[in-house]
Amino acid sequence: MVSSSNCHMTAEQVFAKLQSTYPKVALATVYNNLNRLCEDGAIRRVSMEGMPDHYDHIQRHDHLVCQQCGQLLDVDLGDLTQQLEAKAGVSILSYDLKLVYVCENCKKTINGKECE
Amino acid sequence: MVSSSNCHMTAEQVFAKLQSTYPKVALATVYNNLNRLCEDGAIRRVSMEGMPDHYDHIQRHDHLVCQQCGQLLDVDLGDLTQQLEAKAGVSILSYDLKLVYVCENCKKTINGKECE
DNA sequence: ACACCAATTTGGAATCATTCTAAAAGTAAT
DNA sequence: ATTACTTTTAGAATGATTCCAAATTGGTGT
Repeated sequence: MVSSSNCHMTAEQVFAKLQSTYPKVALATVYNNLNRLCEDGAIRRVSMEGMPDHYDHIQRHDHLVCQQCGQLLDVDLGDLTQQLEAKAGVSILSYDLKLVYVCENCKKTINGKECE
Repeated sequence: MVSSSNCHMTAEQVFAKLQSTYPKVALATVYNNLNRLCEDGAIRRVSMEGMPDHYDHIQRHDHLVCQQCGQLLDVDLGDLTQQLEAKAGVSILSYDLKLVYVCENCKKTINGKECE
């Protein structure tokens, strides 16, 4: 079965990767299984503006998103639940925190053309 | 011109609302202008998993998202930039923070059917 | 081996939000 | 009112994802 990956793959990428080993899997199956795994809490879906969903491991962590190229990077800021609950005044189930920055690659490349 | 609204409307909702007063505006125009306003920093786009983009005012604030019905609510946790930068160890341009909770409405309704 | 039921997979059509495109309509200055 | 520019329009196109009904696969008991 499709097991979770260590990077931040999209359904399409998982599909592509699978094709070499299992040439007959259908894209629908990939979506089915990714969805199932998400429901079961085995993997985590990361959606970002204007790009296909990425799938990620479930260990607690947050994300750095490059403003230029959209590249996604894990970063662990620790568990802020307590703090956020206190400030918001409601009890929360979870939270989604994305830090927008400019990745090293894009910092070099003057106008961010060659990223990703 | 289409000016920003005080709630969290989708392009479709803006379109619908406009139709009564300007029956000939096209949906494409709404998208054009919402996009422009976003670029110009006059409004803010809020994208959430599995639902159309919502548009929001630009004053600094974060969001509460109901897990059941997806309803979006403003909440202000103050500016966490300093703190997050310190923890992440990189300088960030901005951040996007969504707190997942269960709204009052959905808490009442035993299985969240009647929300939104 | 064999038949039976359930669960999974397939491939292709369908959906939905959004963008693209090329033509039409405004708007302004000359 | 003529050119030059910008905005708008309508509808087609796109792209990610879901839906669907048919086909395949997996046991399980015999």
